[in-house]
Amino acid sequence: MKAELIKESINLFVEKGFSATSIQDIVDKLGVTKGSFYYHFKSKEALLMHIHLSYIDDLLKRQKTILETEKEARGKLVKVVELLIHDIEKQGALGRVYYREIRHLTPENAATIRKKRAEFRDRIESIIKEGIENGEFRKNLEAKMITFGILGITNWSYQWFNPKGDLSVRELADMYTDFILHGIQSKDS
Amino acid sequence: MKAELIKESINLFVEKGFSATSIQDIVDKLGVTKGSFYYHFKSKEALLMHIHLSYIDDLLKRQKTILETEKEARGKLVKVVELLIHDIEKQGALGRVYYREIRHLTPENAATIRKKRAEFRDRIESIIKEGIENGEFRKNLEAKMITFGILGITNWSYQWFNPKGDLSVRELADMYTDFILHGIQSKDS
Amino acid sequence: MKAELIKESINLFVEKGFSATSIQDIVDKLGVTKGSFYYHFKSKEALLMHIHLSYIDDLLKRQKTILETEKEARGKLVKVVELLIHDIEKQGALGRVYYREIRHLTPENAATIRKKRAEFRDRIESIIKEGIENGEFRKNLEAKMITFGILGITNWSYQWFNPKGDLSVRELADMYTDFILHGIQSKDS
Amino acid sequence: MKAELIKESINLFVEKGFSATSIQDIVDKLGVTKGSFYYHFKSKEALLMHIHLSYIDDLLKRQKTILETEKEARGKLVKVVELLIHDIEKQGALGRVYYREIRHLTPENAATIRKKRAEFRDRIESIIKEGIENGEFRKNLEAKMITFGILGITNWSYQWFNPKGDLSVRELADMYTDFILHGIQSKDS
DNA sequence: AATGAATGAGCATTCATTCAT
DNA sequence: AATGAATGAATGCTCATTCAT
Repeated sequence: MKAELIKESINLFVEKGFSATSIQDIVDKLGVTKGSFYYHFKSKEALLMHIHLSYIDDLLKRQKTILETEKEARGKLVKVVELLIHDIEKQGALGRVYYREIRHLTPENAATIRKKRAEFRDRIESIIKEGIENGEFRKNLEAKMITFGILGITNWSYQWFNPKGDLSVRELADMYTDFILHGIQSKDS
Repeated sequence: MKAELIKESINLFVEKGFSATSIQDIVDKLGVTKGSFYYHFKSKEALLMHIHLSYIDDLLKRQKTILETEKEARGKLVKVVELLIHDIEKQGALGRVYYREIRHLTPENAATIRKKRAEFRDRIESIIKEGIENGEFRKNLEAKMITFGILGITNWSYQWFNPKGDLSVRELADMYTDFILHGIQSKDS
Repeated sequence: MKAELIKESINLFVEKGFSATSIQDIVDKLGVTKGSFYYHFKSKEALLMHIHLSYIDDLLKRQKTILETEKEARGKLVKVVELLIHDIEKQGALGRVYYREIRHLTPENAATIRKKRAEFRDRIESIIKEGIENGEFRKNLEAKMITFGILGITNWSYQWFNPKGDLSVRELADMYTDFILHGIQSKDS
Repeated sequence: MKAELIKESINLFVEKGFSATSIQDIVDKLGVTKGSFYYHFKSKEALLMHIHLSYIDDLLKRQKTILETEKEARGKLVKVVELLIHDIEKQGALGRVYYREIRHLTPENAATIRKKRAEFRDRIESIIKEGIENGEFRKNLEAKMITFGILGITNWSYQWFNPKGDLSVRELADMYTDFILHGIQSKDS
């Protein structure tokens, strides 16, 4: 039941947004009553926090595995990009809630999530720095901005990419990895 | 008055989101009454549509000027990236409302906006294709995905970039232009 | 303009009722603004009172003419029934407003109208009493109830009668006059 | 609670009309809150429909019993007139809401009620026709108009009759039955 | 004679939440 | 583990009315 409440909530939050989704909307989809919701969650915000936490914790765990497995900066980066893009397929809608609705968390909860987001970002930044130092990546890069740029490319794909469309998740990940590594220009000038 | 209502609305929509912002919130900021709001706007959604329309129409107009002025694909692309990033400074918060709140428009209005968004995107795609054809850009690029990638990099900056911080808008635009053109790898491999 | 406001108001009051009709609805139909309405009428209630007054005053005047012209009770009654039914054709919708919306007048205005209504009714009651006394009508009639009965027959026709339908106003008046005078039974029993 | 809401609503709708009665007015009378009203009724219109439906359904059921019990057209008609007038006593105010506020139903709901009203009317018309055919009633009557006339007499009494006044419901029903059957003229002319 | 702008109160409805059962 | 009933606050919106121009 709790799991079903979460699943249905995510769908509705994606579709209509957190504020525009009422508890009534959620329980109606499952044919239960509001009392039931409040047995499982302390509040609407608690549900949102639950969704945010399980999403970022999962991401951090998988990122950690990558960092421990891969040796080169390039390999690490490729795998992290793949992690983010593959996520669209597995978690689908979830990502969209994650990026959009953080402002509906209480300040404390939002801070917790932001800390974890920063951690995820910092680890990517470290990969970039590592690559710059060991010569894998170009010297004059601003690691922080590049990190945001990479996150922009991947996160934005949540807005338009349809995993059931012509292009596979694998192909998209390859394309974006190539884009990030080589840019688009035909030769250095 | 109408202009002030729009300005204050945008601030609040950015801060709390469209659904979480009430008409009362908006008019309280200006010390007027709700009746006054409804004299100027038919509905809350009509205000949101107004915001969306004026944003995208302005963007399209400036994009058109760029396309008519610049000769090379590279130059066009650089200017469009600068257009998007400079916008953060000039329009500030507006962009964030634009990307986030489209789902609160009526289906018809949303369709209108999406059509205009697609036009903006298609014009970028055309630049990429043009560059591929005339040898400015690499041959094996998938123009559509690259377009989304570029939009991801620039649009994502609305989420974190603070134009009053250490890094200037100009520097950010340069950095991202460099990133998009050359990628991050030290040499082709 | 004032006349047009009245005409359009009556139509709307009939269609949607007094409370459910807004000043905005009225002025929209004429393409003018609310300020214009308030130039001609002190308030919405004042308009309603105007409508009520002109309706009942006209009815009382015509009823008086009938009483002065006809000699026999029977003739007077027939003419008054015709007066009420003919009114549907001439005044159309107005009657429906008159009977329905009196409770939206201020207590003082409502009292004024009710006094005039009572006068109209009393004059009919007098006709009945006169007819009973001089043998034109049956002895055992309760004049007051019969008066209400007659008004019921005629006023109810405002609810269903369509003057543009198969049956003419003239025919309806004849039929109801016949009904009132003879009843429906084939012979006394 | 639901029953109490209905009862209090009817009183208020009679007194002030449907549009002029607010949900607040209703719940204030019972000392509960608006939320409570909306727990029991989907909307204000849903309450009005409930009132209309239960009124006409009850009337149709009792009319059916009369038609099955009485043999002669005359007896049927007398009983139906009594049914309508007795109703004033038992249902009191309800009738006034029923005839006045139908235009505040949604078009679909109004159609449903109108269909049932027409059924009630058609059954009276059938009684008249039956009486004309078997010689109980006069030959030259137009059944449809007579039906509307009878309904006018009875329904109009909702507007003025006070069951607690001098005249009893029984006496009024007798008087109107007599009026309908014999008319008011002393002898046929 | 009419407009444009504004007000303040009120409206139907929805909401997150509570709680006895 | 879940329901039915209720609350109180808020929401988007409409209203009759006013008034300077």
